Amino acid sequence: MDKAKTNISAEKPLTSVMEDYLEAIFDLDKEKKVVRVKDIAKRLGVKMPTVTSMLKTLSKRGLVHYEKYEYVELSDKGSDVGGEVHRKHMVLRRFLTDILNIELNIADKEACKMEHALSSGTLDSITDFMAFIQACPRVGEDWLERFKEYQREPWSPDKCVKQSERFSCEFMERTASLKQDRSLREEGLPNRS
Amino acid sequence: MDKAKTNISAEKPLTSVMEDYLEAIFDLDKEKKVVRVKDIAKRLGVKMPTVTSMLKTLSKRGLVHYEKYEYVELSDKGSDVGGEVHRKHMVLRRFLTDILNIELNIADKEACKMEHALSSGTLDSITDFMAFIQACPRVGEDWLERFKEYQREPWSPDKCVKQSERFSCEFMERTASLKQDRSLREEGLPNRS
DNA sequence: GAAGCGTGTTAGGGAGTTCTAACTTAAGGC
DNA sequence: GCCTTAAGTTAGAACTCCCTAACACGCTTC
Repeated sequence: MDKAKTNISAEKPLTSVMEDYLEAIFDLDKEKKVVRVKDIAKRLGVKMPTVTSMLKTLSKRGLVHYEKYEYVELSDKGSDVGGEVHRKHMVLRRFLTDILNIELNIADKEACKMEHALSSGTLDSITDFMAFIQACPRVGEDWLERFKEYQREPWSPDKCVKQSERFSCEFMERTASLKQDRSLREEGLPNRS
Repeated sequence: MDKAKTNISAEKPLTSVMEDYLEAIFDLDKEKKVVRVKDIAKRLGVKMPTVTSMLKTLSKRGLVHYEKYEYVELSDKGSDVGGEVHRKHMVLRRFLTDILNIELNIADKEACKMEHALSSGTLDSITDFMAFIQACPRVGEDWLERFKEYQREPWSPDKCVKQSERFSCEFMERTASLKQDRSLREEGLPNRS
């Protein structure tokens, strides 16, 4: 009976902007106990009227409880979405900082965009992968430290030749071609002659 | 002199939609030797008038050479962008399929969204990481195969206890809390009581 | 209880991306 | 050389997300 407002199943998918709002509200709710339009605006770098109009949209979709001039609350559905986006953000940020050694500020910004691109299943795979790196007996405690060294100064191929000769070479060749690809373009590859 | 049309340096950044068009044109150019409005529309899943209007926009920005009713060509600048987006797409797709074992269709779709989220520097880090996995003598030829097993059936903690006790435990705890986070929410965590 | 101020809303508009419907151009068959 | 048809364009509108300017609410302070 209140279907008109709340039953929006089999509906258009949420936009990534809507997800950002839900995540922001989710985070602020944990941090502050009371979520204000002003805080959402500040966190997302938009102006207050923009927030008001988005809150109306999210309210129509049953994702927030919104009455004007009152504090904002997520509905159960909105909280599910906001929480999942938050989880994605944290996993991706951790992957970028702890595995790839990307600087936190950059990692945070890129995680914020990636979080809308990856499914929950893929996120789970990343989590598993990070756990595997820790759990695999083959890897040992300073494997990630070794990668840092490698980043600073890639080993010359011959340093690993004995090992890599035992591998299928396909993967390395494909990886190499990708890097080559790029350097070619950066040197001004005349690919439209 | 022809500044009005071509000198758009220090300009608004490209949108991710524009990047998608440039990548599509870049790819089609490699595949077909002649790039048509119809093909771009088909590849991007939009209608032809949408392509026409985007081509006008890209032309104003000096990214494509566009004269109406004629074949489309990327400018040098457009080709640089399109090629770099293409590179990102391939690296990300390879990471998702070869490392995380994501199914190709899904990987391709997610790579297509991620490619706009990550800087070139981060992409380089991913490439380095993939190369390191192959190059590191510690890892051995079937490490990724082991991860696949792990994905099918995560090892019980005790199976790796001796090893992991030697690690800093911080990482694992943080990783574990992320997964817990999610299962809690999926069970309907009453986080707004 | 009225003034002042911070917070929030409404009104109106702009940029970006998309669509449908209707028109134009180009190209091949006869 | 005309006619059909596929390909491309123009016109006009919708939707999303953002803004500024102006107005409304509510709380403190006198």
